[in-house]
Amino acid sequence: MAVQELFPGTQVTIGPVIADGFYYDFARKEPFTTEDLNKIENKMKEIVDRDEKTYREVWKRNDAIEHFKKKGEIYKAEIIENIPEGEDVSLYFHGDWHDLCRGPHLSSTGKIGKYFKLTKVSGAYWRGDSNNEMLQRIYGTSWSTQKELDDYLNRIEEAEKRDHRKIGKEMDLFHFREESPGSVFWHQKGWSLFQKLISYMRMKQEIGGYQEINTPEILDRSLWEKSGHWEKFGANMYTSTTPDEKVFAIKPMNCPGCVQVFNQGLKSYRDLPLKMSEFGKVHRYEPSGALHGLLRVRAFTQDDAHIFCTEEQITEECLTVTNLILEIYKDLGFEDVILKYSDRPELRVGDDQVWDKSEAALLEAIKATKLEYSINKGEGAFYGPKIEFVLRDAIGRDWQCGTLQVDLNLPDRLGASFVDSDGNKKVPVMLHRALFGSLERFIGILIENYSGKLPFWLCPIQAIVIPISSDFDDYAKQVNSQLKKVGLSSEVDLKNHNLNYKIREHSLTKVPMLLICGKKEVDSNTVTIRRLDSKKQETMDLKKFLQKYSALNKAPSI
RNA sequence: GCCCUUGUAGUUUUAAUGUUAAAACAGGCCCUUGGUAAGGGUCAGUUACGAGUUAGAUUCUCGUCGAGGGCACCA
Repeated sequence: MAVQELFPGTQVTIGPVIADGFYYDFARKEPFTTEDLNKIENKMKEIVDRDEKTYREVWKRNDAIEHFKKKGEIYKAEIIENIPEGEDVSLYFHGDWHDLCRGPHLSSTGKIGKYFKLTKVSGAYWRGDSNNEMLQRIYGTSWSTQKELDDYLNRIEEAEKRDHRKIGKEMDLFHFREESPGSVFWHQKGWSLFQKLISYMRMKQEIGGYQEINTPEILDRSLWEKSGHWEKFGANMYTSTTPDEKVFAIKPMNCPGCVQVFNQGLKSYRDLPLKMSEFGKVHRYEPSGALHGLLRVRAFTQDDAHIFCTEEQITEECLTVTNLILEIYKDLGFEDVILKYSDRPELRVGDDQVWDKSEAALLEAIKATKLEYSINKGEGAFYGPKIEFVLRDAIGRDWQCGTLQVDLNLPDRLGASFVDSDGNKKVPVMLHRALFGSLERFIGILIENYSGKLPFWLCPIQAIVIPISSDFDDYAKQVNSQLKKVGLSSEVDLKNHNLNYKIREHSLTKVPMLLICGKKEVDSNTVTIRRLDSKKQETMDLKKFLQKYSALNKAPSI
């Protein structure tokens, strides 16, 4: 209403309530500017002050269409045209302004209250379809008290402080650059974190009976045509044409490669379930607007695995995978996990009977976990239904990470088979699973969850040894090399700066422990521990320290 | 990909239509040898790219690329 009073000729479309506020889409030739936002906000306050009564009227559908068409509101008219013939519609009026709404509405504009703020403008497609024209959306937030509004704004600020792009820069973990948008340049510290996660997962998978393999990054186009990826995702695949004019694709997924390993040599039913894992780096040409730090990239490493098994083994294998995923999330500090089940999408490969079978099997498995789950209709992969594992972070945000998919299509398309106990060849079932999904993305989530203050066993630098003055450099170096010998990641800081300076510097990069060495420590063969965010000091015998912290240098479940 | 915003040292920012474009921090060198979140001095380093307008462009216009916020997409 405020918008139309200020900018006559602008059409309103829809304006629903969302978490923490609302938005409203408008059709107008000129874009709204930030100053417009201020003007609109002031006008809104004015309308609230006017405290106009609103009232509801029920109209005949066709009368309402006529009414909005006459006013030039073609979008509103279109919405009503989509309401079935014969149904009545409700209109809300205040002053001489009319809106279409299922209701209910507040009884007067004064009831809106003053605790709102327009936050941002953006483009949005009419009816959420990128083939339609783009409208202009104004977002706002609204609360019933000033305090709630302030709390909300603080929450946003808190999330900004945790932004992994900012912390990643401060902690010198990684960077991005124009030469390869959406691909990470990992620095030493970030790569160390990356490797720690991988070796942790290797250990978990080793225990779980997986065999780790590795397959080519570049595979002939024909393989992707066979698997169905070329048809469905060809537009988002990187390709490479060799000097002899052959077309190869840089793998966007690991599964076709993994099936090739399965296919090499005869497999017997005695080999099943066969679990093959791969830390495969995949490339996907994501739309430029989708890129977002580590959370959405064009090149990433999947902690992928494919389990080849019989139909009878599906439920048990799915359960095992689910438990492994939950255990791993717990080790990393995420206990709040939600499951989402997605069934067949419209665009898919395979017969409906096959889909019936895989959906039933996965559903049985998810029920066997006894965990709660929600259902996403039509959101499955093109080759099979899936479970997604969504974890909730320290400030209540949800992140979709792990996935588990039952696939009765690709093994057949790619010619996988095993010899069953009756001597006949059969096509195995393939389960696709990823624990974190993308290592890159998961590291982004970890950074935001912990604000960069990672669990000790994952810290790229777990301790820095600081001599009080250069007289103690030798002792400090000696302590550092002993830490390294027991497998701790440490550094020694011999720079020509005083202690205060060094403590500040390393605290800002979130090193959990600083080991101070001066005369006292040299004489008694000890170190003084200065923990991040704690002024309390603790002096400990060096041997004891090495024992204690090398024991703590691993995931809780190991 | 679409809409809006945006691009100045390694980082965070700021000033500026006309000699060497500025500050802080980080970095190099020197002094300082210090007990728990910034000791002092000094040196070096910058306008995303390409066109155009102009006597002159960091500044204005257009394009390209990137980034930010959304939309759409996400095997």
